[in-house]
Amino acid sequence: MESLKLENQICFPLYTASRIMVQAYTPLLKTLGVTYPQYLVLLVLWEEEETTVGQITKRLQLETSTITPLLKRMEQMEIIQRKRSDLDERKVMVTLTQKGVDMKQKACMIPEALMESTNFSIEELGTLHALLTKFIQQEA
Amino acid sequence: MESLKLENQICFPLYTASRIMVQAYTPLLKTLGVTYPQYLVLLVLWEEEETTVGQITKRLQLETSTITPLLKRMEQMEIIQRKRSDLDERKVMVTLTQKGVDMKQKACMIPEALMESTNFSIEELGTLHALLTKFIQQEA
DNA sequence: TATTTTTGTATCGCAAACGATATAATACAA
DNA sequence: TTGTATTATATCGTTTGCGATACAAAAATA
Repeated sequence: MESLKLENQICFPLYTASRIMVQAYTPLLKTLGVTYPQYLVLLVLWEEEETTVGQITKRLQLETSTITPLLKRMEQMEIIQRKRSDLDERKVMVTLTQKGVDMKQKACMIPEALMESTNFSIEELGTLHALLTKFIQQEA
Repeated sequence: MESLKLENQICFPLYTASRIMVQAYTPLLKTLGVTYPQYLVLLVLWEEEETTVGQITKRLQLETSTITPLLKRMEQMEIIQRKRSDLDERKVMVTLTQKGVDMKQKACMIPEALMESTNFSIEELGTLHALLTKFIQQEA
């Protein structure tokens, strides 16, 4: 049963690396007052200004049942605004508040800070990124 | 702000790939009646027969606050048994029930079935495994 | 031996994550 | 136009995941 050994599986390192990565982000994101998934929503909004719930779910490949409550928490914190579209009342428009816009400045140092905390070369990071992206595109 | 773009981050593909992987496992594990983290506990127990809560948390790098409730659910399902150690009453011994032992047979096909569903070569899988393992060892 | 520290689990509260289901608004078809 | 299908979000219930805290047993120290 070699195949059932924890060390031989690709799934376990993937699962663990993902959790460890979130744990590494957590103290830095705490200074912004957001969680890791909330940070992902911010990354989308810093790129797109105005978007919809559906666009966010597509971009992050998460379900509405995950995103809706998360956005509500971010609205409570006054980081974003949610508003039904006038043109299509099924859609909910999502925009940053000024507070949300301002957070981008502080966030700039986060990616580099974390890059440096790993001893990965540019090549290794590129390889890892390519393999993970390939995996995602195959399965999704 | 190139560094803040979703596509340029290593964290997002890692996070997404991990979730997609769990989603790929889910239908197969459903035939066993377990979730992905419960499957990880089974992998440990299929290797070790008798272990403790602490050993499981170390092996899976998860907190007691995650493992204890999870083990209680597995005990309810009669997959495992939990019992305070006589030698050291702080420890809780965890063992498989016959039902838990028997599940190993069915589980054998799972790793291969999922390997094949990806179009990854042995080299790619090896590279991915090595990079993820390196990352985990650095950060943990 | 008495006290302090460490170890091993457990509990609590909160935020994901997701399948299943519900429900309006819009699009499409008869 | 009326009925039907699709789309966009939301809600609910269950399981994770984790930080903070609690607590008893064992180990270390005074």
